[in-house]
Amino acid sequence: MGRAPCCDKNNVKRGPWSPEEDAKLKSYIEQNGTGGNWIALPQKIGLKRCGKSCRLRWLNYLRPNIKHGGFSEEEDRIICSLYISIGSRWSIIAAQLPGRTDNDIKNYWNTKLKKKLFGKQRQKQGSRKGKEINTISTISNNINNMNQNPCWPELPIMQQPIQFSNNDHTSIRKLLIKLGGKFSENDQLTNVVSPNSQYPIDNSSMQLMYQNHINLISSSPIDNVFNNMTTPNTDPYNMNGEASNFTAEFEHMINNHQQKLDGLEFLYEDDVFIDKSASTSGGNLDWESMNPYVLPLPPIAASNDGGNFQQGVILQEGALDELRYPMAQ
DNA sequence: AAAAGATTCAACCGCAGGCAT
DNA sequence: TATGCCTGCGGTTGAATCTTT
Repeated sequence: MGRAPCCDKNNVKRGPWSPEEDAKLKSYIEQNGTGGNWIALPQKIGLKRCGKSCRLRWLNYLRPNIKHGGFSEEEDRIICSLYISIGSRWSIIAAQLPGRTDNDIKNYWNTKLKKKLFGKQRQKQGSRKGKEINTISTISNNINNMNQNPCWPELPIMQQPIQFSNNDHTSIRKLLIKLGGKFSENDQLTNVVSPNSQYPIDNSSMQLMYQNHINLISSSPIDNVFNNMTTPNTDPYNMNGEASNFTAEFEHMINNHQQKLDGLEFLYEDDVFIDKSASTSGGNLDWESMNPYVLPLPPIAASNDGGNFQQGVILQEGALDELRYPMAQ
């Protein structure tokens, strides 16, 4: 059937916005808001633009407090951490970086961060192909066996409702729901995150989520696969919040999961070290099927140490130096 | 100085999901 | 329940800019 176009493409202007258009859009929204209808908005203002284009322009450029360029090391760390844990959910990642837009972060990742990581990773992989094949084959077989086990749920079900605070970002909530989480109706205030925190996610919820995942995983045949992820001696996500090297974390993820990690396929580019037979024998090892098991990031207890990011994977201070300043190595 | 190649990033596109009817 | 509209999202494109040869 096909969708009706959101606007008449022949009668709308496309391409870069002029300062006049920007001014019109900005002043209107500042005075009147969007009116809850982007489609109708350009006509009201007299702009020959598609409503979606107006929305994008506002959200990515005209909106107050937007930051462009100049990503800090802390922001790099957060982006990488979240990308590892949730993949290319740019809107969710952006929600943790005040003033940043999903588009900005996406561009930044695709043009800079990814390349830096890619460069690092490939250097190391070159000398370790044989070992990787064995490790990945074993894990893949375990996962394949596990997938055939009817007791294994398609999605993890939360064993008790999570109480989310009113301050929680809805996108995080949505994500957790997508991943199988259930929430109480009343969303009672349970915020235990430091008021100084720059990134106010409900830590208790994340912790509970994590714990439930661990419970689920522990009761499943995939134990032997994922125990490697949670054993303190081998886990680069140090549960005590001690220093853990970013590159090591990244390698750990790659080495322990054959799934494509939604965009991390680039890590395998040109390197034929994946045992492809494992993934063609009935097992779907893509991100979607693995995501619930990858998600459980070791939660770090909230603290008041100056408002640093306190959820999920915390990268060591300075761990991204080598990414940001590769020539300094 | 100029051409070619690489990079950046604003903007576009199409899809999925939510919501109203 | 079915349908259509709108919003939000992530992937992609392409013009502008920068770097290299």
